[in-house]
Amino acid sequence: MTYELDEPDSLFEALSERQKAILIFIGGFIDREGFPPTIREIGEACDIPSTSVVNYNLNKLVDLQWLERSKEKSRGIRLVRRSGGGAGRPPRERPVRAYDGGSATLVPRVGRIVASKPVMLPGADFGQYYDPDMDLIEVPREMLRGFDPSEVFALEVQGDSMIDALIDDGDIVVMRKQQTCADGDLVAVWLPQDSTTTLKAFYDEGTRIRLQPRNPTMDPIYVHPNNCQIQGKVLGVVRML
Amino acid sequence: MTYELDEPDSLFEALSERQKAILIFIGGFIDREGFPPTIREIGEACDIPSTSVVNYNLNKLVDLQWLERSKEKSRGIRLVRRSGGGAGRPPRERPVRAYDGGSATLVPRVGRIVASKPVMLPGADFGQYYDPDMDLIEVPREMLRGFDPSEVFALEVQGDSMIDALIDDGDIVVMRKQQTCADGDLVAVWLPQDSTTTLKAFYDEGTRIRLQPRNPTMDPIYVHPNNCQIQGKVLGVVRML
DNA sequence: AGTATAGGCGAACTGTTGTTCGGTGTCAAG
DNA sequence: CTTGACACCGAACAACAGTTCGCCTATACT
Repeated sequence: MTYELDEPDSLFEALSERQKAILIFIGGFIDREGFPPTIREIGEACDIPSTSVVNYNLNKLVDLQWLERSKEKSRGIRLVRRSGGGAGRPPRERPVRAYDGGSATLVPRVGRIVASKPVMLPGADFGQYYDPDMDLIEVPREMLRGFDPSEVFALEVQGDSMIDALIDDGDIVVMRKQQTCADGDLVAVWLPQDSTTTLKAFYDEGTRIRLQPRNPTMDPIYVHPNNCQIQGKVLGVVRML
Repeated sequence: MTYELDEPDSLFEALSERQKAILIFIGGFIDREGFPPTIREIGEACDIPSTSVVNYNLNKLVDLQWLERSKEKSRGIRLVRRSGGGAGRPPRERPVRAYDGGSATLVPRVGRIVASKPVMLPGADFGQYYDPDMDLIEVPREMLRGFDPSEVFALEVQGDSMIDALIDDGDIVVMRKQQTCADGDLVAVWLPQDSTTTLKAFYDEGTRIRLQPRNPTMDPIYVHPNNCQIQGKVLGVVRML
């Protein structure tokens, strides 16, 4: 069997199949639900018929320092070794995530993003005017990073002017409308002086804004704060070939 | 530790003292413990003597879209960020969300793709073998291009060696396992002589294979057919930021 | 005054969940 | 062969935790 788990550790491989399954399940569960599973939920998912066996293996994993438990508390499990994004996946952020049963998250595709025009934003309240026949695209729920789906929308990129952000003609960018952002966020900015929209990582350097391409072979550009209008934050990119 | 609410204060301030205390406590508790508190833990922390009152306020907060609850599950609380909406506007009813019966397309994320190794392929039988709780990723159905979901899988890209295909470190490529392809397909190829895996557009020019980067600023490379092993066809790319 | 509403209280009830314990099978060292 | 460790099973138990219900208090509106 050849699932490559991104714990390069042979430590992980040394675990029993059940222990591996348990760790993987817990990580996924926390990701999905926002809280850890119960012993019985683990047992059911990993085909372990007895709660005591789950308990046994859980304690084993505590000894091996894969997780921590709070005695006599329901769902009192914490993953300890959390690197990368695999089995022991950490809450990369706070486990603040909407969840509605695992169904797909649908986001309206509202137009195109063209380098020579500001981003076409839907009305502030477009959520209410949502038309079920609108062009919708499924996106992984994680991509929403906890934002409410109603404030997220998708745009198709036209032209190859975003190539320095590793975004190709025809790609779909999933965005959340917002006027501000934190340093390092990938945002769509409208540069009035250049009449250009571009996607770049945003860094406020006080007297100037540094817009850093995502493509390391390319250099950043610098603009005056007055010539830099944030239009939305990019949550993700989807490319279909 | 204070739980930072990234919302305009007015919305938060509009809540009752107890509701504010509850929200703050839940955020801090999750930060501290790794899982949400029970009703009784909230009550004790916020000086609310009756569990029913905590329950009451919790449901109030659900209505106001500050959090979500899983019915009849211990600690079944998730914090969510409130949706936009102007001041004093009634909570909007989830516009763009979830077709429940809709069939999300779930694809197993089975490992990583590293430039220096052949693509780690799941076993031929992974379709029925894999554990439904494995790490799955939702992809737009269209991305599958009609292929059976059981022969499709996803890999996380490690390193920036795919940058000439406009694929970044951390991107997820959705692939179909196959050994042949048509001209122009974007495929993962293993180049034995270079011990490299790379994603390129494939063109058979008879005596040689042309591997064309997707990035127009980069030049194609040419390889001998014997030094070119197709591992799978790329159906799409998903990037989460 | 009468009444509607929001918020609160406490107790009882029910289902959930962690824990414990007697017992089974396997395997390798003594 | 015996022993002990390891992993496992099933069942029962007790504590935990979400829900429900009758009743209370204050405020504002008719």
